[in-house]
Amino acid sequence: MKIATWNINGVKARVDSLIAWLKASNPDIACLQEIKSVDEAFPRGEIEALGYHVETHGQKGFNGVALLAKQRPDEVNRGLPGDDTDEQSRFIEGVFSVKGGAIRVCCLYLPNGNPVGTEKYAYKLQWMQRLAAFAERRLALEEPVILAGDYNVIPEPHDCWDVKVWQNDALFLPETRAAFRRLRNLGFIDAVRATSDEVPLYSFWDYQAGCWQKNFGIRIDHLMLSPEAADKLVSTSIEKHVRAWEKPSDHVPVAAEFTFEAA
DNA sequence: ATGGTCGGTAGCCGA
Repeated sequence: MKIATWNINGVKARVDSLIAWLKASNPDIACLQEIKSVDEAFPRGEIEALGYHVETHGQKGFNGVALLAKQRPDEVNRGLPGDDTDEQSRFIEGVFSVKGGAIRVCCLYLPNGNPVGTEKYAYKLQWMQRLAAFAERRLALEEPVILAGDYNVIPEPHDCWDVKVWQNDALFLPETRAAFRRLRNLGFIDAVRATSDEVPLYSFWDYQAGCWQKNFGIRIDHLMLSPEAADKLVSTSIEKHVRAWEKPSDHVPVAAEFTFEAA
């Protein structure tokens, strides 16, 4: 079973690319971020025609996440628990039956947090705190759990093209990296780093200043696995070629292959 | 030193 995450930066602008990618990459489950669409405007029919069930948690103009899956989820939960006043659509969880049990796939779009020193950075850290609390509860189930998405976190210095450029950014500040490390210390495993020691590896290249052409990228899209999910991990791939397509997203898909079989 | 590019929306904001 192949599970992928991709920040598509607007589903309306990317629907042709999304269809081309689904056909070529053929993920069993796809986690999409920044759909920038309300649920009613998501191009559901075109995706369903490819054989996917579509679950969205949309929002007008900004944010918004979606879960596409070849099998119907047994359960879907929208919104990250822990703050009933949070109106931003950044989290959706699906439960899927597999041979021998079930897996939980969470699609998350973690706040960017810039500029530092504003309520935006405080919101990012609060959101990461809520995510860690959620992750800890899911870990206690001792089931395969996959937390996939745009974390807006550069985990290590070698995950960015120039530390000097990023050292004061919300994506790389020590407090941000410590909050991400908390997930690892709970027992979650970075799927890409569990299968590759290649450096650097990037999943995002800014549209500005020719970053793609100069390979000035950062690795901020991650699949974090509970131990039970990591047990079934076979390989990962960063689908870098997608960044060279016409009208690309600034992120590329990151995928992990598992030995789970749909039930 | 500055601004550079997108998407979505509305006459700028978020990234």
